[in-house]
Amino acid sequence: MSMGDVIDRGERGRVTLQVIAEKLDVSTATVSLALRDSPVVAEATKSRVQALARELGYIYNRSAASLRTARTNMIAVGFHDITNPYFAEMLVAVEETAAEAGRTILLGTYGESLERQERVLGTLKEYRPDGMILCPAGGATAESLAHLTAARIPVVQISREIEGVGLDFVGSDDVQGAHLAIAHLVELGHTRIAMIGGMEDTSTGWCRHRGYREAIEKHGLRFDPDLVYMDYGTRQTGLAGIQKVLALPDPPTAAFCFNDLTAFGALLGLRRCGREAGLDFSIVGCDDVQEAAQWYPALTTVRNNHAEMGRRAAELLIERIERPDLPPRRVLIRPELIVRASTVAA
Amino acid sequence: MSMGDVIDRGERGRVTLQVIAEKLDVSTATVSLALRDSPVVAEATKSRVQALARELGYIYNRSAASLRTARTNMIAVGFHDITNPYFAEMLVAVEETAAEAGRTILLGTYGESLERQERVLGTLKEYRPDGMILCPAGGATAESLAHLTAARIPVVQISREIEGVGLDFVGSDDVQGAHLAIAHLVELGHTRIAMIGGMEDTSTGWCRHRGYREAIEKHGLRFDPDLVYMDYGTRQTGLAGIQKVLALPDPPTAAFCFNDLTAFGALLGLRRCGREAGLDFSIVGCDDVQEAAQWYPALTTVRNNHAEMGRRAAELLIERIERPDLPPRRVLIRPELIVRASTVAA
DNA sequence: CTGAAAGCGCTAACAA
DNA sequence: TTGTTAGCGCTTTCAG
Repeated sequence: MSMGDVIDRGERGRVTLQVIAEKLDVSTATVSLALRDSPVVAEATKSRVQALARELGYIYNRSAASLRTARTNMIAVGFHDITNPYFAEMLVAVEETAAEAGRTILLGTYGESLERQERVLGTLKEYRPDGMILCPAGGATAESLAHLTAARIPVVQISREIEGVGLDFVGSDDVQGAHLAIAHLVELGHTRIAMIGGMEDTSTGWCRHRGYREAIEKHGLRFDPDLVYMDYGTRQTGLAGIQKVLALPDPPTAAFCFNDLTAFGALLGLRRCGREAGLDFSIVGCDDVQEAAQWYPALTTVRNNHAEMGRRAAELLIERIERPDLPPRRVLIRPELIVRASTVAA
Repeated sequence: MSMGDVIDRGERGRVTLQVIAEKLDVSTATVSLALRDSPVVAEATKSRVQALARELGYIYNRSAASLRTARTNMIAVGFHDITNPYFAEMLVAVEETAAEAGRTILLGTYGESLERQERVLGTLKEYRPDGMILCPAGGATAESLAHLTAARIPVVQISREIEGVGLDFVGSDDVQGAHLAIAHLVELGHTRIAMIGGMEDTSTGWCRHRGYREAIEKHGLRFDPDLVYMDYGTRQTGLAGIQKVLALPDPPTAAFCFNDLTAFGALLGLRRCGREAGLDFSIVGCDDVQEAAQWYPALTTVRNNHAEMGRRAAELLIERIERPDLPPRRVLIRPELIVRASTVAA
């Protein structure tokens, strides 16, 4: 076919199964099967169909197929924040695992706004993804996800957990993570240990705070609410938090930060106060994002294996899509302490 | 309606316009219009329809609507790497702008692999997004995007540009950015300035290298190929590159890095050699990711306004979706030098 | 091995 | 203001 020929592109100017079928004088059913390489179609027919499809620049229309099959092969990902490298790196793991399984990611973000989350999840669900991977905004309740379970959409929660919602969950054992951090600091001889960042309206915040308190008391130290600075885990929180606790009459000599971002902020705030982690103060982060190893000083932190978390979540979801009646599963990834240069003996 | 009633969920167990229409004894057309709040439908009817829809947990089916309207309200984003905060932050800007305009993001990533890019873009296009925002893998050619233009999919390139492909582009004036960096270093008295990172198979790499060389020569310095270390812009590249040039018989006293990630690596490598940027060496980065201001030393860098880039790209794309015949546009965002602590007089 | 026909859930023309 | 009708592009029985 030369460039001069007018290609019959159908009413809408598009190449569809219909136009291929007509040109080849076969049925659309045959074309459909041939393009999917069905064993039921004669080899010769298949080649003819496939060749013509390529020639005409046929593009499979997944909307149409989805309408028919009630499958979209899309996985919706709702994250509060992908600006945090922890979640960006997790998202990459999800995306890659999904892509390997022939799924594409539909993405929505909503910060810590429940209202935006509601809107975003509502929209995502209208695209009829085969399933969703969610990390809810702070304060989200079982109720706020009820519309998803009602619609019987397979959902796996990642990192942050809403309990009693009967959904799969993949996350870190955050209580244990806090224990590791505090044990390390206690071992170094610290007795006044602050906790910076983390909110109670989030499972990660709540669990890490609980682990912090448990560990403090387990080691025979006194829990002092003044040493606790709560806010969402941002660099800004770390910066403000460390300065706050350092201004105390009886300041801490170490701090456990809710996440690495907060720790980075704290490292900075420390320096502004003329102190330096690893010299006259100790900071432990949580997450172990790539950046952590490269800070100065390199950050001692609790590794949550977020890439694995992303991968496992995608795998779990795909399993659940195939077997919707599986009982809810809860995958807790074991955190590990990574000791680097930001902690020293008291 | 009590919980005991069996809700007619249609053949597939789903609530569709059909089932609402039947229950209310109106036509699906009316239901469709009512749900979209058409002024043509009587208020009373609208309320009845909307109330029942809510009660039954009706979920709009965008696949079905798309099939009919040939519009999906999805924007596909193909990025090589969202692990780089530069692109993650850009993606957030794209996502937010798109969401404000009622569009949802379909995401694909492919690293620097042309083969993966081909596969990913192919898949994305089958979902029939209304448009695409792309940052191609290194070495991508006009040819490798030809299938998109052939399918008449509105595309805007972001950050990296493939020329002669006739597509919209939003990016930074990379040549100018390099000029700013070099001018700053020359002003500080540096005469041996390295360039670390960046590949010629990428417009950003190529332009920054060109700008580097032009600026070097414009200031009467000698261009020395030994001072140039080429590789993709990663932390690893920075780490390796700085060590390489420092080992030279006549080492540089300053380096311009392809991007901030590379600069972070270089800062690290420098320290491993017992040197410190801002004291006995100067490093200029490029991008100004959030992390840059918080490094130690804080990174002097060329700000590319990547958030604005993301926003503009989304805006441009939405315009083009509405007016496909617009001539290709090229938006160059003016870079600015942000002087911080990683540079000092020679 | 191939074709005919129906239908997924929605919207848009047109008619009433 | 509402209903009728057709059809978007695909897959899937069921016949042949």
